[in-house]
Amino acid sequence: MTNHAQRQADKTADAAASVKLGLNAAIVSVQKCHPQILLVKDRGTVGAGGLDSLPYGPFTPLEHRTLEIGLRNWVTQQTGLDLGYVEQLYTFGDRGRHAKKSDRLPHIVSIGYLALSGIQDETTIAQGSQWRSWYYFMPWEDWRNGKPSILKDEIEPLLKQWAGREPSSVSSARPIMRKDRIRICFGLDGVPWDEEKVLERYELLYEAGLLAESRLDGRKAAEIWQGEMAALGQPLQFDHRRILATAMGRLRGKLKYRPVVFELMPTMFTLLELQLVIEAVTGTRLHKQNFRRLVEASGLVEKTGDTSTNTGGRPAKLFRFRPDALLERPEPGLRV
Amino acid sequence: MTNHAQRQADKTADAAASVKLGLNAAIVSVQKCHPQILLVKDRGTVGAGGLDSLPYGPFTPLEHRTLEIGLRNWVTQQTGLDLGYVEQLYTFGDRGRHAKKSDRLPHIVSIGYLALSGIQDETTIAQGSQWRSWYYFMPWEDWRNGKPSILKDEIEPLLKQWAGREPSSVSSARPIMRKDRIRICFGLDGVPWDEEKVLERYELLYEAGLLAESRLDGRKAAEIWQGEMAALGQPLQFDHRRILATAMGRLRGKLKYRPVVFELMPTMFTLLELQLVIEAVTGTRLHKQNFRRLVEASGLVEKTGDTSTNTGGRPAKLFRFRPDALLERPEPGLRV
DNA sequence: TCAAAAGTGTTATCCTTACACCCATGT
DNA sequence: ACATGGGTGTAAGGATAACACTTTTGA
Repeated sequence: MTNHAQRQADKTADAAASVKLGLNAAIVSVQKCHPQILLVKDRGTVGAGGLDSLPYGPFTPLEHRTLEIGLRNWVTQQTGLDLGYVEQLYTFGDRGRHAKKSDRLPHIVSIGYLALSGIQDETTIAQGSQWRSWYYFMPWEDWRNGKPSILKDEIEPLLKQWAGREPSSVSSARPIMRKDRIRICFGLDGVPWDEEKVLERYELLYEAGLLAESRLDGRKAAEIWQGEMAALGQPLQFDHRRILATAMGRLRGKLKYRPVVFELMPTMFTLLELQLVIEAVTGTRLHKQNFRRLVEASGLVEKTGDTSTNTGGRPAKLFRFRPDALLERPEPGLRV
Repeated sequence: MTNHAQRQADKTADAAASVKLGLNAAIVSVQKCHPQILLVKDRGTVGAGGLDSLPYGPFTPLEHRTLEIGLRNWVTQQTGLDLGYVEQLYTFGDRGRHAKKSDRLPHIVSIGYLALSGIQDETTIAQGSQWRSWYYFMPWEDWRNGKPSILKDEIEPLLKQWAGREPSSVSSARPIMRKDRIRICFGLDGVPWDEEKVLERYELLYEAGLLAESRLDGRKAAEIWQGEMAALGQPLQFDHRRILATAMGRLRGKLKYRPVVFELMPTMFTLLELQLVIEAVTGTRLHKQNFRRLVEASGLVEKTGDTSTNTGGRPAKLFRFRPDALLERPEPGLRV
């Protein structure tokens, strides 16, 4: 390090180096085929526009020994829920995600977490919090009944317009064209839909100015265009929909190599129930017979011996998660 | 949210909610079959014990618009290097990772980043910074010449002792036994070695008290044991070896589904050179013929038409990365 | 001529995917 | 009887892994 750089480092290390750190939880459960996300009502914070938000609160090192402990505390205080499985997602720090142009809010860096809850009903959560289907915020992510109409009717035309407005590249570097990014993210022109690219799709829509959140960021007047009137899906407070997108993508990916689905299941379940939960999360349909074979071959579940008092049709064997699978296979997930 | 919780939230949001945020870069390059990591010399910080550290500095929102911009600035100042590919890894916040028991350092939350550099030589870095093989810090991770002797000779016996000292479970919950965790992380008793579990192995060694870093954390006297004298691999400042472990695991995993290797390659290279770089990173050997077939079939590279002035043996065709592969395949990586 | 690395061909095996079909229960 | 979901068998196709073998250069 040069002497100049050294002095620079010492100076900034002392001054103005502290920021507010926010902890945010995307808490997922699945209730009757609907992947739910736990929300809290607007608490009248400065800059909040009456939108719902994820449970969140600042990290206070004097009270909370670790980041995760802090997060669990906030969630319990705000929703009454005791979290089980928790995993860190990403730390977001872009200015403009949190603050409106020229307002005086302190800069906030927010750490997003994914949490999974096995509860199946609406009880046990506090006043002011509620479960909502995550597809309410990301309607283009649910392909269980075929391609969602919002894609053909709204998103694709608007994105096509946006691609047509692409400024010609100034530098010699050839960046990936908008058209190609759209193709890959949204599965156009023969590219298959990849259910894990939730964040990439969200970011693309954000960049194209098609989300309500895009407008809170200070945008240049020159960039105002027709699509600017669109507001796809229900927005959330701050950058919380972005955190949700990250959570969805991570969970969809993780299903395939870790037995996380069982965090969303009751202790006993039928194979169809398991399939419906996975379909709810991934937003796709699975091949029934192969799914069952795969699950039974995976060693992740075992028969309880009981059968379910069925809902139409032949009674189904009940299964439970078999934790010993973790000790046997190196990457125990359900590659479906 | 209850009224009590509301008041609590407002109170803590105002007071003591700011922390120091550190930005840390694990910068990787591969030079002559050695995966290198870029280090800077101890700057005499309070709490530093003369150990090398990753390039790092505080995040200062007033100067740096985003976290990544801040990181790039620190790296350039401290090492003279302009970063290309950069990716966020994880945010570490445990108390005790940074501060010795009862010292007065402010609580630091550190964000770790992975960066890749394609430079092949020692030039272009500033005084006070240097490249070191990452296996100097994690000698048990290099299996290119078979199982490393440090595993059989030191790690396995010490871990076996530690497993034997396991306290019997108090609660009714059955946690995963130390013995099983060791088996899975270190590939014992028929479990295959998984080169991606770098962080899991590091954490296990840390927990077993076999790393120099374990001792900086305030440990209960009762937990002192024979293995406490071990200090496997060369430590780094603060939690930087933990960040390095995270970076190694992430890079080893990412190779398989993203074309990140090419960030570590010169623009033109032979297939053997590509293979050696991948082997250096994963710490394993690959089957030559199948590797070549796989790479050529992947569409990720194209012939330049030139051949290399070879180093022993028949001249090899030169290849270059083909960026269009990104537009064609959904998950373009080298599953080797 | 030999070592060293480049490069080609072939085969056995496993895993995925799709299709066809039978079974048990409630109405 | 038939609708509904549970449950089994099997065969085609593709990807993977292992092996054997030829080619082209420098020393």
